[in-house]
Amino acid sequence: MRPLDVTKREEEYLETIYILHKNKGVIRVKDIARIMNVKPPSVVDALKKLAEKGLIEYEKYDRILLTDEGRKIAEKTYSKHVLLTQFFVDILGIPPEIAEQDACQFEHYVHEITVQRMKEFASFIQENCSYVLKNFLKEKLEE
Amino acid sequence: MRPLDVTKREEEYLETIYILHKNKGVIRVKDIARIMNVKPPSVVDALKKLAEKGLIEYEKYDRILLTDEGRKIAEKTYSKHVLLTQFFVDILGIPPEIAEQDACQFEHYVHEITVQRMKEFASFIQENCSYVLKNFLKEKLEE
DNA sequence: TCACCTGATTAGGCTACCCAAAAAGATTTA
DNA sequence: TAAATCTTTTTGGGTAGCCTAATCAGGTGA
Repeated sequence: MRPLDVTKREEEYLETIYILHKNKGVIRVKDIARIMNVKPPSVVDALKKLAEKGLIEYEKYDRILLTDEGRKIAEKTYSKHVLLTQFFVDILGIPPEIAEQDACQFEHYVHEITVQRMKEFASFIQENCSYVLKNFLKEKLEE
Repeated sequence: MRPLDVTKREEEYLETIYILHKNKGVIRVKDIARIMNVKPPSVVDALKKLAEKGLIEYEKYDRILLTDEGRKIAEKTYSKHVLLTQFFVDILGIPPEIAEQDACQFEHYVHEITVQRMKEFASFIQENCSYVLKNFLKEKLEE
């Protein structure tokens, strides 16, 4: 196993590609650029690097595809994204848009155990004192 | 009001300076370097930029001091750091070292409302179903 | 089929951040 | 106080990531 080191930013590109693939099948440079808030040349730079690292398949003017390794990273990141967002919204009552933004950054740093624990905590509370949670959220959402 | 834009990394330097000042009073380049895991020349680069932005007072070979503006940023960041760490440890039962690391990154991105809400949530749970929380933590800490 | 449009790519250049090696300043010690 | 030592700073250079302007490829309508 090569000791790949994937930067935060590369992880974001992988995640974007993963989501585009999931939603539309086709992946275009300009869509990646739009979503990531950069210009197309920056996307091309990134694609070259990701291809060199074996995380995507990419031939210029051709299709863009995640390799198994790239997809693995993207899936892991994306699942953290989803779990973090859920926790912020469902447990803390954070407005979805803000929760998204927070998740979108934290997902690249947070330890596996922390996300896992958030998930377990959410279930535990919902099972054992869901009415307390409801009160908390009610109070916060009313403010 | 100048529209300062402070990078994540600069925020980290400010926070380190703030903590060193709080703990020891004196601030040395080599201590900053050790804590931030960089070499002294990198610290000097950073100090120059922070001084240009008016966030620290710095004359070479002389003392390093936060300005009011610099301290304000450092304090805000540090308080997020503390609150995030507490939440991870006290509510989720994350090992302190990991909690520290997670907090240390997230503190630079997290919205004010999210940290605030974590704080309120922690109090709310501790007041309203501390016993459920205890069970959760017990279960997790035993594993 | 050719001129035009759109999207992708290349070329060249910028900033933030980091480093090693060498020079300069401060400090300690003989 | 002069030499040795420690700390800080400068110099010169590297990488990641982004941009604008120019070029290239592919499709489309006249």
